Amino acid sequence: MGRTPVGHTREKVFKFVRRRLLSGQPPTVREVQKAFGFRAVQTARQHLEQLVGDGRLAVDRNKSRGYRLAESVSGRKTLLVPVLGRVPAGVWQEAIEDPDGYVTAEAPEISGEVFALRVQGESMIGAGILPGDLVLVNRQPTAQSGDIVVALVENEATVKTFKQCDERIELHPSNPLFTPIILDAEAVVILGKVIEVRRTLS
Amino acid sequence: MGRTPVGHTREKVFKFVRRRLLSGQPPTVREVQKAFGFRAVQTARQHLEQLVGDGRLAVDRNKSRGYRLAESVSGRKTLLVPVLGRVPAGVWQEAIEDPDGYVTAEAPEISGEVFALRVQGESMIGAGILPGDLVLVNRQPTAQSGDIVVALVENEATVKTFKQCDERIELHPSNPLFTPIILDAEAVVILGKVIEVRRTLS
DNA sequence: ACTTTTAACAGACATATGTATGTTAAATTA
DNA sequence: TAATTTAACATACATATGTCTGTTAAAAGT
Repeated sequence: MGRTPVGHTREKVFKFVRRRLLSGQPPTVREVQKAFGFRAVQTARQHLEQLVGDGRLAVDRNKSRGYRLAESVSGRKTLLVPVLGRVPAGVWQEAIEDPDGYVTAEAPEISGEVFALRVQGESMIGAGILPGDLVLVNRQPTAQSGDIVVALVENEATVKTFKQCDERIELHPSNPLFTPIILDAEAVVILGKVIEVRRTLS
Repeated sequence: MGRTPVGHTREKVFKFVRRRLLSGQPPTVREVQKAFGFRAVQTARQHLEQLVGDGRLAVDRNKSRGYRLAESVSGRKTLLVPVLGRVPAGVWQEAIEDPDGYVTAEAPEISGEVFALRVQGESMIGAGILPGDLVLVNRQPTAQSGDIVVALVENEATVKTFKQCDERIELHPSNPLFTPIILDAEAVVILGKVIEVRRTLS
């Protein structure tokens, strides 16, 4: 009965489980069993447990469909990021609770709250950020010079390169046709730092 | 007992389930029950079934954690896209089976096989595609003029704008420092069309 | 040749989980 | 006011699902 080459089937089991997990449908032990035609449940279970032992899978004991990717395998955790339409200064909670939709993303290392915005205008073309692009933003009240940030200026969310000089804050476009915005530090609300840019082509 | 306003709790239940589903962890009926502090399982179940009746959720009957987002809600399906390192001409199967990793993406309308590649070089800067960007590619053997494609030229994958003139194919960079590649149609292998661009900022 | 490890099988058990039936009381409608 | 709908509760049942014990045989190591 010890038929297939050592570790061969286990690798296939792992790929099967990974596929199911990443597509949002954790399999049961018996689903793994059927997928590989094992005649015993335990065979599937042994493979799964071995994968847990190898640190490739993790498991919630006694929970149905409890196998997950180990963090070392999945890398960073997958986040569910709300895509906001407009963000009028005050009503943050509403905007977050009732987003236009969601996209999935890898969690950043310094993982705070993450949201997404559509870019309007051509002021950041030089940095490869075009109108219509989706920017994923790590929400944070401050930033470092050189970061690309989303800031609230005159009740409008704008994407610019951040630069701090003493008590003044400069928001630089990456387009010679636009001029930098220079304001008192207290006149600017930083919504967060851009951590990812996405563009969908027709 | 008929306490909360009509439809109010149901909306919250929907958002809870949606959150769980999109993060890859379908809840059980009893997990919904506990999350809302219901004293009876059936209360949670009634809300879930109502949501199914409303067409907002779908369900696999008699399966544990069987509730899913209805297609009308989830919009396009979420795909699992393999990130390939290098793609030497022949060994496609290997490259797909053993990728560097995976990213999740919304399935394109014309959904074929999708893979992802890292961009090397600055030839497409004018189109907002920078070195290090990740391009998601819909695998297809042909393209239309104006599409941004991934093509195999001299055993190397390259990203360019596609243009077909009679029997010749032109691969145009978006950077004045580079020159277009012009070849016979049969000398070019189109791997696919770029459908999305992603850039992670430190 | 002997032991150890590994893949696979068989059967059973405990409980996690979906489902069904019936009840109560507030809100809504006629 | 009476009837209907709805949110919530209590209890029970059927099965889907994770887990356990023990066995067999091929492969790998000693």
